[in-house]
Formats: sequence, structure tokens, C-alpha cells
Amino acid sequence: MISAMSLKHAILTLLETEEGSGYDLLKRFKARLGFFWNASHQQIYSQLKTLHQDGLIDCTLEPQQGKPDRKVYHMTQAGHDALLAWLEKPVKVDKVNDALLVKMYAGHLIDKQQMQLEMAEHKVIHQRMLETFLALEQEYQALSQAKKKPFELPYLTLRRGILGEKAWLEWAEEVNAFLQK
Amino acid sequence: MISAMSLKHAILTLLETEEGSGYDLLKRFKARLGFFWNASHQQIYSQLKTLHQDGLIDCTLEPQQGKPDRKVYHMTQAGHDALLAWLEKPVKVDKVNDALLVKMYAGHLIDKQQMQLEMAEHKVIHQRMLETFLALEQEYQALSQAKKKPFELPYLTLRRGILGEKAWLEWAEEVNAFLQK
DNA sequence: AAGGCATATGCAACTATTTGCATATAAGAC
DNA sequence: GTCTTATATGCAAATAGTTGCATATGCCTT
Repeated sequence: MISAMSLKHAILTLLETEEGSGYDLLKRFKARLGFFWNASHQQIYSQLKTLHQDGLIDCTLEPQQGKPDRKVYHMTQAGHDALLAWLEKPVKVDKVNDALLVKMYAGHLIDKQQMQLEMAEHKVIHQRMLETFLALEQEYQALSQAKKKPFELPYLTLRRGILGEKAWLEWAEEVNAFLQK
Repeated sequence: MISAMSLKHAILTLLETEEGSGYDLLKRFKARLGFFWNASHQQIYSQLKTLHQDGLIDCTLEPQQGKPDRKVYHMTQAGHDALLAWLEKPVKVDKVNDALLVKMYAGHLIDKQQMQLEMAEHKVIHQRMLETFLALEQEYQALSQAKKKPFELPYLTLRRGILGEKAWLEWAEEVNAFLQK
């Protein structure tokens, strides 16, 4: 059987190295996994709840004045085992569901100019993502050999982002060339 | 507001040019939109049901001997209008949720060989997809200029697939080079 | 003084997708 | 003769993800 439930295990991965509150996890998620896995705060909080109920993480309350209590979660042995079990099972090939391509397929029903406008909006977003990725790559490359070591695998995930965005922009050039004819 | 409900409108797009039964739509879906939108037969049948309830398509029964009746759906004016309205609204940028990258991020917890094995399995699938896309491209390129015309936009969606798969395989080379060290 | 952003949590309703089951026939492969 | 594939439809339950709302404070800006 091929495993799903990647979000749960993505959270476990983050907790494996360092404990944290839901809010911490949310920020770490966006900074580290957010390029290839998107999750809202609602999703993270509700997954933390079920992970806790299932005994894969436990929780200590840190009272704070003025603000709600911080719930700090940390890994249990069961959680660690569950993560390793998940890592052993094959994952599914990434599923593509791209609404822009649905629209392009039906593009004969709208005018080229409108399509160009929408492409331009998407292009801005993809360019911005590529810039972010390249900046992170610069940071990584600036590290000494020894300091690079623990980030070798995360760096490979970053490379996926870079190559993916470059491919998108290359495609956008082709589309543009066609739409401008 | 940015529009969702792409599946509904993907189905409407297919029905716009040609009527068909759920089963027809399923096959057309896989052949034409399946590269950038994945939908199971259950999803298609249930979407057809709601589209029908909402009056965006209507339905005539074709009795058949031995087999269940074929329900042939066709577009209504309301459906056509809804499709055009959807096409006018911007769509969201494709959301990435790639489990393989989650696993790679946590890759220090498993051994390199296992990661290599899984990469190899994914590579086979991506290579096969690229081959399929390239074969379709050959077919398109073999058409006369006049016959190409109606497929220009679908061809651009195919180009997205080709560039996307090439980028994936390029990345796989980088990953392989690292894992073999 | 008012508005926005960051901190810090979460529920509820809805939409989307997956997984498993269910039925029934006909054609072709082994 | 059985097994798989294709035809042809669909329900039900579970998991996954989105959208909108709700609360409460402190800090910084205009």
C-alpha cells in the first residue's frame, strides 16, 4: 500500500528535530516545507490535535500573560516510530491539478488578450518564487563545507523548486510567443 | 474572488464541443485533460449529477440491451454561460503538495539506498509520461498547418507537460549524483 | 485615535478527493 | 474454463483542504 497522510508526517518531521507550538510549526512549515507542501494554520492546528489524540506527540502548556497559553508539542517514541514507518513506505507520484491549464485548454472561448493578462499575473508569482529560491540557494552556497552537510537534502528540495520554476517560466515564454502572434 | 471548481468547468469544456455519457467524458478526460487534471470516475459521475441538478447540463437516456442505460449529457445555455463566466475569473496558481519532497526533506532518517530505490521508481513513471507527451507532440507536428489550428492551445498544455517532465528528470539526475556519492 | 500586522489559538461548514464497494455484460487472452 | 479488460453506472465513508468566522493582546505606523 502506498502511503498518504503526508501532512501528519511533515509535521512529525519538523518536531523530530525541535519541539514547538502550533504557531512555531506554522512558521517553520512556511519557511522550510512551504515550497513543496502548502498547509493553512487551520490544517496544522487540527492535525496537531489528532496527532496528540493518537499519542504520536505530547503537549505541555506554557501559560503566558495577555495571550492564550502556548501549547508546546514534542515527539513521543510512538511518533518517532510512526515517522520511520511512513518513510519506509513508497509515496505517490505528485498529482497535478492545474486550473490554468484547464483554462488554456478552453482558451478558444476567450480572447487572447485576456489569456495574456492572466499569464502575466501568474508569471509575476512564479518569478517571485524563483527569486526567493535563488536567494536561499545563495545562502546555502555561502556556507562552509561542514555547515552545508546537514542541509544537503533540504537543498535538493530547493533545487526541485528552482528547476520547476525555471521550467514554468520557459513555458510561459512559449505561450507568450504564441499569444502575441 | 478567485475561482475554484475547476473540475466542473473542465467537464463543461469537454461537453462544449461534443455531448457524451459519463463514460465518454471519463475517457476524453484521461486523453485530453488527464495530463494536468486528474479525476476518478467517481468524481466525474458525481460532478455530472450536480451539474445536471444545477441545470448546467441536461441528459437524455439511451436504452441499451444487456448494459445499463447510457446517460448522454449535453450543454445547456446556462452551462455555456457558467463556463464563460468561469473563464473570465482568474484561477489560482497551481498548488504544490509533493510527498516525495517531504520524504527527501526527512531523508537523513533513512538510508541513501532506500531513497535511491524510491527515486528510481518515480523516475520510471516520469520517463514514461515524457515519452507519452513526446509521442503526442510528434502526432501534432505531423499535421498540416490548417489541421494544427484547432489544437494550438491544447498543444501548449502539452508543452507544459513536456517541459515539466524534463525538469523533473533533470532534477532526478542531480539527486542521483548526490545519492551515489 | 484608528488601522494594520504579528502573536496565538481554534470551530464549523463546505468543497474536493480517495478508497472501497457494488452490479452486469461481452470480448478476447491464456 | 477462468481471468482480465472494456463497457457503463453509481453509493458511502473517510480523508484532505478551503473559506469564513471568532477571540484577545501588543506594537508600530499613519
